[in-house]
Amino acid sequence: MTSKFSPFLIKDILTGRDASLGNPGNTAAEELCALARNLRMGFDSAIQKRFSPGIRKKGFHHHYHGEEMFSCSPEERRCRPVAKKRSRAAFSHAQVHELERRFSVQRYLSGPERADLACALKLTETQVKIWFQNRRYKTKRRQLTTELAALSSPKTVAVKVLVRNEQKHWIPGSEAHLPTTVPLYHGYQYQSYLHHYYQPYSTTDRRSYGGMF
DNA sequence: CTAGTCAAACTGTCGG
DNA sequence: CCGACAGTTTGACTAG
Repeated sequence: MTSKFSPFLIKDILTGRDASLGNPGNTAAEELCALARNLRMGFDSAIQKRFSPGIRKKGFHHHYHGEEMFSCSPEERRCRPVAKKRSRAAFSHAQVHELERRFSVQRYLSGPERADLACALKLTETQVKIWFQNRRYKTKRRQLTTELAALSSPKTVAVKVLVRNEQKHWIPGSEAHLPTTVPLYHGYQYQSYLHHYYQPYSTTDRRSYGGMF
């Protein structure tokens, strides 16, 4: 708890205490890649925090290659450090696996729970929070897409038929009472949503998450 | 090489 | 103020 890795801290960046380092199952190559990513992420974030609180995404279009940290003329370079591209950390398989496992148990984390998880995964609380936000939204979008596809596809409708004395008797109007308005999502928020959805991942997801689902 | 996809990180807005 | 959701941006990766 006292020595939590932060990609925002130069000492942590330099010492390479990467979130994925030490994760069982990571190859040396994967760990090196993760380290390289976090080096960039930490550096980007540090620059962003230090120099550009007002510069958001649009301000990060200046490319940086090696020493290319300035996009202005040489005489302007003294005073105008330019924010670099924002980076995108790729969480390790172990981190994603644990996040997914936790998400399958509970969709919402309290503050302390988030802090614990972040600490355990060597991520920041913000990263965990954003991950859960994105995950909930992704889940909801998939649910909506699935239900919309189901609604727009040809329906096979069970029709009630009574059989008496070898004769079929249609129930008047029964075929007309189709479930025309299926709620797209009802009360998906919070716990109620737990009972209502768990989509299998796509093949790419299975690849990413090690076939967990 | 390009288009498409995925996901982390972001913005904007709203509610407690 | 913080965290939620909805939607967007953007970097990394892949298929064709």
